[in-house]
Amino acid sequence: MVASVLVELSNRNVDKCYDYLIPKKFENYIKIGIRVVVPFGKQTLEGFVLNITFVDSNDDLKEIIDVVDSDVILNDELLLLGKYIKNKTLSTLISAYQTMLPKALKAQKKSSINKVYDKYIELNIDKESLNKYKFNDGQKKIIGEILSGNNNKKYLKGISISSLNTLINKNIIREVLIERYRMNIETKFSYEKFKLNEEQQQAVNMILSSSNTCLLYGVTGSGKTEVYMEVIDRMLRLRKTAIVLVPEISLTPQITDRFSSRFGNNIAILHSRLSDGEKYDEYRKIVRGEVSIVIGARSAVFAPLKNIGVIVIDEEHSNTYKQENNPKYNAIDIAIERAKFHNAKVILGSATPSLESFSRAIVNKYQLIQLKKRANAKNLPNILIVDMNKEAKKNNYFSSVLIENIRKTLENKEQVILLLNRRGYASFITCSNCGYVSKCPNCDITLTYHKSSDMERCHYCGYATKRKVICPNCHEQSMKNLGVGTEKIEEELNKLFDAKVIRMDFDTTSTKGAHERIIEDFQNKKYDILLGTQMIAKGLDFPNVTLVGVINADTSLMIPNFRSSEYTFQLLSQVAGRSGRGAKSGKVIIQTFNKEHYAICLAKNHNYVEFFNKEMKIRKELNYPPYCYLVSLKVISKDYDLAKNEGNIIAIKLKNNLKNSIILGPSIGSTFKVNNTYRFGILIKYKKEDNLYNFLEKILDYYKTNGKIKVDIDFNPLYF
DNA sequence: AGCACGCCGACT
DNA sequence: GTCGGCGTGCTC
Repeated sequence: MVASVLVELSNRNVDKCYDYLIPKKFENYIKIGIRVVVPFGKQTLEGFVLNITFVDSNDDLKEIIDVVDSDVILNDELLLLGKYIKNKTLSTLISAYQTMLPKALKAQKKSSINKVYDKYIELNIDKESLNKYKFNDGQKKIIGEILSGNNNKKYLKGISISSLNTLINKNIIREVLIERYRMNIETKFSYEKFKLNEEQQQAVNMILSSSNTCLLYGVTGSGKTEVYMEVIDRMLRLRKTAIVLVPEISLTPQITDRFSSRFGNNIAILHSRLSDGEKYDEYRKIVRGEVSIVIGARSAVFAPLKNIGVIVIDEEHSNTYKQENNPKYNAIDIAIERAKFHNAKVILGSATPSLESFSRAIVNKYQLIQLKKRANAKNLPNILIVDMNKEAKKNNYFSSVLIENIRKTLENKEQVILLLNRRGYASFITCSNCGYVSKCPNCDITLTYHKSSDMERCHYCGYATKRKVICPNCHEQSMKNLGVGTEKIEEELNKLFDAKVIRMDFDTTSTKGAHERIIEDFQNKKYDILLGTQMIAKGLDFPNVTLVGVINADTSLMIPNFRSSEYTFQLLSQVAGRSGRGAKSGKVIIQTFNKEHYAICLAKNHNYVEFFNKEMKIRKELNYPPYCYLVSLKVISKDYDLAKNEGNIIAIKLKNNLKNSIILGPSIGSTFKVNNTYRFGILIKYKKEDNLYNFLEKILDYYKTNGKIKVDIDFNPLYF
């Protein structure tokens, strides 16, 4: 017998099956989808068995060295799904399989993630035989504990070790090891039977009767989660299973609590902040069919549930569903593909759907389902826009209105959330007098200041101009590099207020459990003000928060990306939804230098549909998605000239071969130089291009043996 | 990814 | 004359 094995190396040169002879002793153990150890050149590697042929060839094939798994790791569905990912992202097949699996189950030579066991004690004789023996008090106590079910040694307190040893030596009691899962779902509160309102009930019915992907578009607080849970409940009754994807589950412990209150421990949790051991355990609960619901972040879309009935993608517009490294897949695509296999439903939920999804709903590619009312019948919070052009001279960061309101909120013993969406982006250039922002004449994209060359550059088309000093709009000499981080704001807050401030951003949440700690501490009112980046905008639910302040709404508007208006609208809508979730009504204050900007005005009015229409017009004019598809191609090398030259060559080849596409670049991107490697970006815009995948694959194959040049391709990229 | 094979520059 | 540079090609 011969096994075809895909080895662990993620390199296009070796991304194919190699045949190995199956030694007689392994014949009964080799199955398609398990891992084996094989010799590969001078190396010893792990790989997946992808095929078995029953030929008794005495060829000069090498033999399989060892078998790793007794159970199948890649079942038939996952095997197919890997090929789908490879074809859709032009990744290697092996990287597609590896990305679907927890670390413990990836094919890789040294992984030491083990199961954990607890020591239990149990009777080694019949219960009835006990009265044949005479026991002392210590021994009686031990037997009593066993009979009442307390037999996990870890939790047995106050028993005599010597008595126990005596019983073990007499063969009356034995010790056994029983596998323990590292994580257990605690049900934190009991489920209150929730009566769906008419709108929610109708949504459930529509989802159940639709054969299409459903876009559940509902304002914040309209009770989307109840709709998901009801659909899932129906599926469970049909003995089907469910996957629920959330943007970043460690940020939203509340959603797990709600699910566990209704579905108990019929749930597995998968997200990036679990340890490798925890992930392995959760994964095994799924494989063994011990749970029917999987809640998790992006990679949970690969959960190997059988008989899936529904896949929910909550906050479907979130950028976390796109994987940024290879394979660069989007969990929404995977969900739809898996749903085809299982004949399952897909529900995409959002209060601010991505333009792509909403436009698909409009042309009936998705079934549009709306929730117009808030479930608690409360109004959306009032949003106040503060024009910082008038305020800026008094104080650098806070308007007097915001200061006044923070003060009032603190006096009332209520809490404040402050947002400053400032991550490590390069500075941008704006006029401190009139609010003018430097933009690219070709792309209508904000320009980024490149300090080394003192130029303003467009990261899309390569346009560059000398750094402006005088504002072209108001002619004042007032062009400034803008950029304030959360750290500085934290300092300011401590100066201005006698309040406890907790900062939540990339820097303060790097350790395990830091997110949860901050959220819990804020929930328990250990702090008065929560200051953070966009990670505080998503899904959090603090009833005592009555004021949400956005320090600078413009930071997200300025990111050099055609989606910056969409991101800003989504972010403001989302963060506004954090205010007034309890009994008291809430207020939102947004500081901006661009108070006329439609993303800000329309967020103020909670008007998604108008925002959608306006933004679609702009996308159409500038020919951006959803009016076309994008592919980002990056040419990466340590050698600047080589990267530049090959970039030019590839761009010309693309122009010659993709006649129905627009090729932009090569241009310097926002990540132009990283670790002394240079990258030139080429952007392909197309509506229909039959030759696209073939041609791009040719390019990848052409460079696959070239150690000096790396070509990286991203389909439907979010950033480039 | 490793590792061998192979063909050109400065050196015990 | 040789050691070693890294370009090229192969791994069942």
